[in-house]
Amino acid sequence: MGKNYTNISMAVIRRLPKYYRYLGELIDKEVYRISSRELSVITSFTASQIRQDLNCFGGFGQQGYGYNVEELRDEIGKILGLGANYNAVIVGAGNLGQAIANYPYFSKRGINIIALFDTNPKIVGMKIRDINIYDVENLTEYAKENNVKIGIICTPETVAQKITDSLCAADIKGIWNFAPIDIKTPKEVKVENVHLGESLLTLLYLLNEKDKD
Amino acid sequence: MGKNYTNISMAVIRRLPKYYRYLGELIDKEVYRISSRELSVITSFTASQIRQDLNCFGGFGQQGYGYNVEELRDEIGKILGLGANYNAVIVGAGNLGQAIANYPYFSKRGINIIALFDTNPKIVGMKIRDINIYDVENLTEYAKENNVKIGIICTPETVAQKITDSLCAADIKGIWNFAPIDIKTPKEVKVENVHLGESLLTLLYLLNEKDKD
DNA sequence: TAGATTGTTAATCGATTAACAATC
DNA sequence: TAGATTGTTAATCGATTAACAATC
Repeated sequence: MGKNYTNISMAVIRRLPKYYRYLGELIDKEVYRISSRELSVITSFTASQIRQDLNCFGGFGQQGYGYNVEELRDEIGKILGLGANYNAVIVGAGNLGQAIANYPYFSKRGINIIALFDTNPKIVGMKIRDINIYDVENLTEYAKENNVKIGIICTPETVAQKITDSLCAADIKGIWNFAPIDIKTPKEVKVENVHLGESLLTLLYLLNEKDKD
Repeated sequence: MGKNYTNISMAVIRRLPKYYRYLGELIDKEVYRISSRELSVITSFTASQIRQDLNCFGGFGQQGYGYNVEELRDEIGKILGLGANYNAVIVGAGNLGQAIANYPYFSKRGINIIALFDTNPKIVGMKIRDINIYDVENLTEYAKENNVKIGIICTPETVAQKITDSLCAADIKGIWNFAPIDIKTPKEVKVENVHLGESLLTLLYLLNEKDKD
């Protein structure tokens, strides 16, 4: 379980996974010690910002020395809540749902994908990497019975809210939403959106933008 | 081609696709006219912010009336650069690359996926939805000869920078990067990242967060 | 000890919100 | 015209950066 901190801004929270990643790369390179100054070169955040960010959670460094890379990464891991295990299901076993089911990254992060769900009778009953595909009709019941804490929505937008409601009825904790819609949940169910269409449109905008400098 | 504006902050730019999406939904619902006040309810941006955002690009509304939904969406479409056509390639024909190749959304946005690339000899030569899979070795040459403007990177991180360099050598305009690494490009080649791992870690953090209110 | 670098406060910058005159 | 709502300026809020005393 991650420690709990309050009043951390989303700007800071979204940098934490980046710190975690950069520090992991440093560990791979057998770098044991790093200063905020050196880290600023790697991350392109300012040294000042790095120190500010880290001090939201406590003093992990040592004056005159810097930070111990491995220790710092572990601390950030704890803050992020790594180490816990969660059962998760993917709803929508189309191309994207299948790609995510095949994503090896999950188990490394303590996420166990224990089932897929779909409406298409042609694929219900099949398996993807030993994971069964069930009928969406059984979603709430299955999630309740199997201690599912995370739902991953890879359905078309038209059914995304209905799926969300089914998941929330099963007392899950969070939804990773790939459908291009803002789903509504009770406030105790957290939502993280991956809006690919918006990301692509942002790229299109940047392509046409006059260069700034 | 999109119009060119300068000094628009990324905060504003990233809201544009959202406006575009919400306005599209309103058109589907046959809503013809909307005030910033009404739009604020739908988007959960403040009315003030909406008016500020839109006025970065010009006055699209009418005092006492509000905005014409269809006209406003079209204007935002122009700002985003919709209407242009771009040839694009996907590099990395694994699960994610295939899922993206199958994503019907692209052609609607003027993006033509004309080829996939991979290193795996078992799949080079195959097709996905009539799109050929070529050897990565031929990437630069192919991109030059076929007026490729967008590269979509779905490879493991280990080769992502090399692929980036091959793409940049072919004079492309932008990269949509799904590899969990910060790729480096000359400044005229724009990059939009989709870092799924970071998104997932953010969700994990939120799961453990004490509720704020 | 002297040098380095953090933790933390204060200053700056930028983004959001509020307010209101202009005007449809 | 009166009411509504924009466009836009000014005020506020929050996030980033700078500075430096504390201290390893």
